[in-house]
Amino acid sequence: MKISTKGRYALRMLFDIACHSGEGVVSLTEVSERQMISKKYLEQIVPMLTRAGILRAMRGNRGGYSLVMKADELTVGDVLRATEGSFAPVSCLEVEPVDCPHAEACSTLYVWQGLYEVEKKYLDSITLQDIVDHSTTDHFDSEFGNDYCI
Amino acid sequence: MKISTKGRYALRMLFDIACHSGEGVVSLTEVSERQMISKKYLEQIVPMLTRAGILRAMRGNRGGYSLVMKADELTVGDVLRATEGSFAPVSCLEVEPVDCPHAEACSTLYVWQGLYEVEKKYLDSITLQDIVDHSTTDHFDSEFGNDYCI
DNA sequence: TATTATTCAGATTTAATTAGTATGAATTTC
DNA sequence: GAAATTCATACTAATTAAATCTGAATAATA
Repeated sequence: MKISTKGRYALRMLFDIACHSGEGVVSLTEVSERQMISKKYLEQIVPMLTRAGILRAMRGNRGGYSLVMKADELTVGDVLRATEGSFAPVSCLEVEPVDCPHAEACSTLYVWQGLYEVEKKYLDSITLQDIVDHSTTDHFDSEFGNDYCI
Repeated sequence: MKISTKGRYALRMLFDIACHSGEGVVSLTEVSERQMISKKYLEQIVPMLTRAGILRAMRGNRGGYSLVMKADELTVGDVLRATEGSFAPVSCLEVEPVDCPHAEACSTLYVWQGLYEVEKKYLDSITLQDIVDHSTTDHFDSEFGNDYCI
């Protein structure tokens, strides 16, 4: 039931870009330093987000990435769908479900369907802007600022 | 975000035992045949459920397992906590959380906390009895009966 | 034009986890 | 005593996760 580093790092990267996009595009070098995530690993995650239409790239010196849409139009669900493939709790519920010969007679499938529904509902209700807002209010007073995360 | 076979098989095993416990204990041989799951693999899953106080064993010939509590007192959440360790979406939220130096300043942690909450709420609301009831009403008319699952 | 900083592409690697299988001992009924 | 079971432990093969490594393509700038 764990979300992998791909999904978690992607969300932190997008948070970082959203927070620092006043100055135009944001480079992976910056994100990597602020978020303390390997730049090379971010390079591997970023294509998933550009292909999904979440990030836009500017190549060359002084290049970097910017959000395609506004932060309040991008949900956590969108990010996880792009990076985790899907967040379905069982493979029977994916976009291209594994062909289970007993799916019609599965006694527990409806449990997982229900779980998937509440997960989707929650994840699609939280936007990147919500995360930015949450991080810039009351909640923090540590020595680290609010750029770090798991 | 996937639930492993341990959790899924455990739930089907418990469903099977709940459905066939009229005749006393239920052996893994029976469960294995009806649910088409390797008996040896079930033997590996079962200790997690006995340790958690979910199943009770009767050893020896004609032995088997029975539910410790009534089916309507056992939730899917209980089963997953016993077999998956926990279903926390990130390790920071487990019973013994990984020590993240930036947890206080984590910009995205509250997103995962919220996800964990809706998952817990849902999974703790569904009992084994609900699954039995669901399987014995309208929902099925396949050639397989209703003993199979993913 | 040369330098430098970046994105882009793809191969390789290491570690952990998953999903089992194998072997055999202990226990209990018949 | 035979048979069927649980119990305990070790082993293995495949997959996935989490990166690292190498280097090419691109574009701003000095």
